[in-house]
Amino acid sequence: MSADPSTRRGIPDATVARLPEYLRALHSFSDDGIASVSSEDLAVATGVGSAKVRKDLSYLGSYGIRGVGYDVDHLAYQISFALGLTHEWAVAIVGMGNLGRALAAYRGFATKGFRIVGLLDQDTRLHGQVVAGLPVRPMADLAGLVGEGLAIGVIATPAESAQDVCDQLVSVGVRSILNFAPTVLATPPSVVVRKVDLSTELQILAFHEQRKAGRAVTLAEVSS
Amino acid sequence: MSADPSTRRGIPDATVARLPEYLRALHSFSDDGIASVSSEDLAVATGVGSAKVRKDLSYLGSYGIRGVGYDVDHLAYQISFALGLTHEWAVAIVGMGNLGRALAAYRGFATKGFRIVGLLDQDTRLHGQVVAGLPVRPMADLAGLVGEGLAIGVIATPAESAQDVCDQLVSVGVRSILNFAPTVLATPPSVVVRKVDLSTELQILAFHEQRKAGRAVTLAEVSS
DNA sequence: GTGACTTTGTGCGCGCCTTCACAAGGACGT
DNA sequence: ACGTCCTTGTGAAGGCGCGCACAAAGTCAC
Repeated sequence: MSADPSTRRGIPDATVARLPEYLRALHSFSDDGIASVSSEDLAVATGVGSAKVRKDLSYLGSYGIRGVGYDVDHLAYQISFALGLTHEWAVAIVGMGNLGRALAAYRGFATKGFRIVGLLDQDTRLHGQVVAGLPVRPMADLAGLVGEGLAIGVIATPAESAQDVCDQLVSVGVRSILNFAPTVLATPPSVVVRKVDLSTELQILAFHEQRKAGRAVTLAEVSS
Repeated sequence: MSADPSTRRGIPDATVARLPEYLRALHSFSDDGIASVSSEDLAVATGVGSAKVRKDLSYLGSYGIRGVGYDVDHLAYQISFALGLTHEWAVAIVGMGNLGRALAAYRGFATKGFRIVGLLDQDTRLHGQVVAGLPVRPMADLAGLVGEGLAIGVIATPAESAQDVCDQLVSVGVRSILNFAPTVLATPPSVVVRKVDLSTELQILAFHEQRKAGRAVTLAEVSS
């Protein structure tokens, strides 16, 4: 069928990465009682450029009305649907250190279509301890959680154990992983891994900061 | 002169984003006592593709030896220099909620050329409380920190106060910001903002997970 | 009903990034 | 000293995403 190839297929990765931002802006508009927005409104709210907004949204279908704009609630639903947020996704967090606890306590998950169904750690001393209303469980409980619909694993362990934890997640069938550990994870191609790394981000900032500091500093450093 | 335009200028953003990964791999090789690596070795360690590795490194200069590879320590230094990590950068964290505390306690900063020089919060009840060995200070202390060399600000506040905090950072002269709050920040063009957002990452994973789940699930959902 | 106005959806050109493929260059054994 | 082998560095091609600019389309006022 050539009529629907873009309905769900072939949404560019760059567009997918922006859809959550549009969705957030739309929820904000909706909360303010605004029923309709133009691509320019969305552009201002997200800092993206109105042409890009329109092109991104066109990949989902033609949900705008020419001369008027987009219906806020309807567009929000369409984006949610495209992202697969029309039902809840079960998430497990592995690694109950400082970061893992902060993630467990983060309220942004529940409101966005994600539900934390398990907190896991390899340290037996933590088992049974309650964090953010959920008990910390041993890694052996993973298989059971997958049976209950677990789809996404979050790795918040130290770098040393990240690959081990990753292997366990993959072996029980988890195919989507969000990795906070500063390591590159080896996985089968069918598994999607996204990585968030604090020091990488800071290093990129340092590069730009250094460029802004200008030639003077660089030269002084070279001559020393 | 056409010989030096790429010495420090014009390193592509995509390359800059990968340099920290190479650097981490090189440190790992160095720890293992490996003195020389090929682009293929680096490719395997970072999952990047050897041709891309070579092209990325060529933007920094010709630091490889044909037939042999790259000297691990020398290349690590060159990357550090290009990223501006040959001296320490002073970092302040604003917002001492769960996430802010986890960031403050994160040990990855110090070892990578960053030093936390201040923890700030708008809540007066937190002032003086010690987190990770540093006292929580009021926002008014920002100006003083800039005088002591503060270059990078990390925003770990709720979304509501993020823009306010950002404005304060910018007004005292901070030009590099790492934003963990789920909001788009408005800043002058001279300020570089990088954003890390947990729910955005999860939503992108959800999209891919949904695609992998295949047509069956989608159709079932539509018919319901 | 008609005209003017507003905003969407998109065709096209441009520039950046990736990938391939190979010549240039250097080490090492004999 | 010389040939072989290995790995770098890079030219060129292809693909992807961005932004402009405009035609299509629908609303609103009168």
